Amino acid sequence: MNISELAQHLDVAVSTVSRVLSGNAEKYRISQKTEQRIREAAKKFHVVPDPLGAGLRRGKIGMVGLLVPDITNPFFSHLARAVESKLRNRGIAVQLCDSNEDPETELDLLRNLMSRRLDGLIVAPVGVSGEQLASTLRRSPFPTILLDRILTGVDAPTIAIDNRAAGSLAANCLLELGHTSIGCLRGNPLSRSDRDRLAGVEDALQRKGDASPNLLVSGEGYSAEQSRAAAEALLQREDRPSAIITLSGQGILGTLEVAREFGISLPDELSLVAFDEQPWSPLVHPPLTTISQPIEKMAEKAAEILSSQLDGETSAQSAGSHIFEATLIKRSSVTIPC
Amino acid sequence: MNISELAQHLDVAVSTVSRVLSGNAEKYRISQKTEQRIREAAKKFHVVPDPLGAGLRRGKIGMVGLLVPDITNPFFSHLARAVESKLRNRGIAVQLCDSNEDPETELDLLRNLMSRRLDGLIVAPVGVSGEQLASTLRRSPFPTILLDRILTGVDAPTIAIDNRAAGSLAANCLLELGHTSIGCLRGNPLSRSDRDRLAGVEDALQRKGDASPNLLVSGEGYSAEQSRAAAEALLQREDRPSAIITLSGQGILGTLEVAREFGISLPDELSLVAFDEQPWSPLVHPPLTTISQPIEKMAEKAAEILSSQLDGETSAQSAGSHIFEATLIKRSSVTIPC
DNA sequence: CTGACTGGCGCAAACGTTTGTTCCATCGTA
DNA sequence: TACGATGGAACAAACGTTTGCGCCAGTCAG
Repeated sequence: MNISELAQHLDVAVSTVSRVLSGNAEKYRISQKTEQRIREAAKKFHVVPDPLGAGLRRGKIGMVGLLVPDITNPFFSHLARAVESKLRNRGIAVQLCDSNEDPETELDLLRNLMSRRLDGLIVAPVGVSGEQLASTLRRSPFPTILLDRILTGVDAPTIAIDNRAAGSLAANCLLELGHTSIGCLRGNPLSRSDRDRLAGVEDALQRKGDASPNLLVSGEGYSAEQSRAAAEALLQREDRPSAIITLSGQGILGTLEVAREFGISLPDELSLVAFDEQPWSPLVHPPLTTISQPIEKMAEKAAEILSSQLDGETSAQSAGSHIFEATLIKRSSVTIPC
Repeated sequence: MNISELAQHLDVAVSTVSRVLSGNAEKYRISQKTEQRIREAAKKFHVVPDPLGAGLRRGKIGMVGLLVPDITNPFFSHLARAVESKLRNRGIAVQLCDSNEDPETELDLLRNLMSRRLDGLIVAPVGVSGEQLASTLRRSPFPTILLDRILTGVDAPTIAIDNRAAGSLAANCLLELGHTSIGCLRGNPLSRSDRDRLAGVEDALQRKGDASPNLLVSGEGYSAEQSRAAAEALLQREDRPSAIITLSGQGILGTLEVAREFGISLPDELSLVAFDEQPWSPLVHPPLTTISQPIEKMAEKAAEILSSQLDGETSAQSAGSHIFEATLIKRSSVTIPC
């Protein structure tokens, strides 16, 4: 039953029912009595205004899109949950899309999302996304927020951590212990956050001056197979590094696997620092030193900015970048080199 | 720009544009020339029919809801990704909701989803959901599918594993090694799947007859804190079990933590079998023996059934339950009791 | 007694599609 | 020449809301 049928049933105008059910009863001076009558009948027959009709008329539908590269990545699933919950509090639903780390799929999905009549969009881009994604985003018909990965050439508000500083954080932790050869396992060389993290590592090394340790880099993809391959490449070298930093969250799994297969004793023969804290980080062997991102805060910020933009604010407060700091969680996977 | 503006621009009728853009050009005998002209202009101006208008008219919007208890639980995030991807192939979008394992939130969300004009619904209920959820689901205005957890009293198609058999599988693996005292760490005692898994364990024990081992049960919630507490309760007993089965995916984390704190040597002093295979299952210490669910297959089945229902089939093929088998992945976390 | 005001509500347009029906040429045939 | 077919496209109703405006009856002051 829709509100016009309900109106007919109660012998009032559709408009009256609409005003009551959308909470504008007093604004339009509907009498208490009529309001009560409508409310009760609506409850009795489970009548709720159809969002499609309302959306059509209002030009808003109370829903934003959320595009992530991989929902099975704990970083993004935590992000998704937080964003969804914060937005739900504000009466906004979330449509989820997962690009499976594939730029083509991402572009498809984005186009699809933009053709839908959403109120806004939160995009955590696949790292490698280039000019095509940017240009697509630029003509977004509604407020858009970039999450996790910075995209040059798009002036949407961006929420991310300071990846460069995070890279330095990871490297310094190893340098202080005297490591002289450090391996970096990248997620994807084309990814902006990956490059920034690596740059951060290099910053830290350069600050050591002449005593600057060796830096070995490997990796060309986020997938489990690619991570494994990169770890193998790093660990079967003659000049095997005494420590590895995995620049992407997934990289650590392959690294641990390979190290185990090669019979490398952890952490004595190989120290490890992993990006992204996970529930199981303290439980693997050895317990992992990780770089942890403030996911909740980032999601809160995203929801906050987006909903303020939905309320029609173009204020400077919401524009620009919002950069958070990552923190190092130290555990026994790092030690002095043998 | 919408299709009526485009029509005006091209000096054709809206209906003509609509028929071309929704792929019904030849059905309505639009000439090649007109079709081309419209197609090109549509591409040029990025015109796509507004789903709201179309949805309103058609009564369908090309979107289904997906309600899960916890998207950060790898089991559900894999499920979500698979479902989303399979449905996307069929041109259907997915709206995600996360109830955070809270029955109240779940009910709220469900009502919300049902008031939206969706085409269908996939629900993985919070275990404890009772009659209220069932009665809400019963008056669902569109096809609904139950995932992972069976709900008595709702005749929607259900997709799940045989939890009872899976419980036996876990128990047998320990019994064969001669364990005489087994602890079970439940997710939530009110959850149907939890009860089934426990029943499966009891089945296996009873088959041993007189030599039936001790069974200790603990746990009253899915949260990390509750899991920890349950593990503590189990491990600080005088008659500490020589093996633990964690009946819910999350339980193993707390168990490992507590075992480590208590200085229990794994697996010698305590064997472990965990429900739900995870990427890190082989990498923790000790590598975990797990019960693995065929997530992809389940998601595929869900998408298949739902989309066949969307095509208006009420066939017996899609009704009823679809029960899958779990498998045991054996690793070194189980051994003979000391 | 008249006029202005107000509380309470209905009217109707608009949002952007889809689709059954109608209409107008054009063509082939008788 | 006249007439039925047929291809091609326009017309208009319907989907379910929201909201500016107008209407009516009552109230109150002048």
